[in-house]
Amino acid sequence: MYSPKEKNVIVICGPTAVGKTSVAIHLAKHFQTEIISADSRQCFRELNIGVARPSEAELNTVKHHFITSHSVHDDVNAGVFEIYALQKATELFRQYDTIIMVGGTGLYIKAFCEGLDTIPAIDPVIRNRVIQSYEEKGIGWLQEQLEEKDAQFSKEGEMENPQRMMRALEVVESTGQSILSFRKKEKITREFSISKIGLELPKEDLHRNIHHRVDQMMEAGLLEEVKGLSKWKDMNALRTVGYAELFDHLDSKISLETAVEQIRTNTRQYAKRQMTWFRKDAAIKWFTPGETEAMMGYVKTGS
RNA sequence: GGUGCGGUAGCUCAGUCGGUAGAGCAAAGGACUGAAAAUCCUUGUGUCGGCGGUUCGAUCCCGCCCCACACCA
Repeated sequence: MYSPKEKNVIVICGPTAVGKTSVAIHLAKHFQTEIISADSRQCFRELNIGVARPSEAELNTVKHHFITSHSVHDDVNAGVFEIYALQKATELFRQYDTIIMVGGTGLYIKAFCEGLDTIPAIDPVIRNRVIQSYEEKGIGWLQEQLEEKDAQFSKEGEMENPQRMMRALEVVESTGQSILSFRKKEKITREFSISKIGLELPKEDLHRNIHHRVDQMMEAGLLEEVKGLSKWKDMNALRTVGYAELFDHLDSKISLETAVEQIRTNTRQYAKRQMTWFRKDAAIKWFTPGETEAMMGYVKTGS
C-alpha cells in the first residue's frame, strides 16, 4: 500500500498529569493532522471530569479518536484497542502522512505498535464462570485449577496474581492449551514507521501537577459526576482512580477528605507504574513537556 | 489541680511474663499480551517521649519530669 518511510505515527507517552495533551495538540496543529488517544479510560463517554479528558476547546482544535467513542457497557480492552487504532490509522493515512497517538496506557500503545499474539476468543459463559468461582472460592481454588489444568502456567506464571490466573484458566478451559503456548512474543512490524516521544518531569513537579489537578477535578464537580455513576460502580470501567475512592465515600466507608487524599496517593502510584512501564522501552526518546521544538526536530530528523 | 489512659518505623497501632522489636498503610524499586487508571512481586534500625534508679542486662519494672487525650474539680 505505502512504503514504511511514507507514513509515520508519532507516539507521545508518559505519566498522568505530565502534560501530554497540550504537547499532542501542539504537534497535531504543526503537522495539520489528527490524534488517536491511547487511554483506557478517556474512551468512555460516561466518564468526564475524573479522566482528565482534553477540554471541549482542545477537542475542537484537533480531531481526536478513541475519545468518548465507547460506553462503559462495551467490552474494551487491549485487543479491542489494537483493532480500533489500526483501522483508524489506516483510515487517517489516506489523508495524512503523519498522525499522532497520545496516551498513558502502555499496554495499549504496545498492542498498537507491536501487536498482540492471537488468542482465540473466550466464550463469555466460561469467562463469567471463572470470575464467579474465584469470587466465591478465592485464590486457592485458582491455584488448584491451574495446577490441574495448566502445568506450564502453574510453574512459570504468576501464581499469586488472580487476574492473570483467571485469564490463564479461561484460556485453557476454552482452548485446551496453556495461554503461554499462544505467546509467541513476535513483534509485528507495521507498515508505517513509529517515533516514540516520552514526556517526563522531576517527581516533585509531577506530584504538584497531580495534586493541583485533583483539586481542580473536585472543584469542577467530580463528586456529583460520581454520584450519577453509582449504579455502575462495579463495572471494570469504573474501577478507576478518582471514581473508586468517591464510591467508597458515598458508601460511607471513608470521609470525603480521606477519599480525596486517596485519589492523590493512588494517582501518584499510578504515575509511578506508568514510568516503570515506559522506562524500559528503549525506543522512547525522552523530553520535558516544554521542549516541543526539540521534539519536532527529533521527529523530522530522527535524532 | 486530681484521677485515668496513652507517648514504639513517615502515619495507625501490635509486642517484648526484662535478653535492644513487628504488622497494615505510606514510601522506594520492579513485573505485567484481551480487567492495564487494573493486577501482582520485593524492600522494615526505629535515641521503643526525656532523665535517673533497680538489674549482668531495661523499650518492658520503679521514681521524677515533659507531651497528648478523657473524665472529675
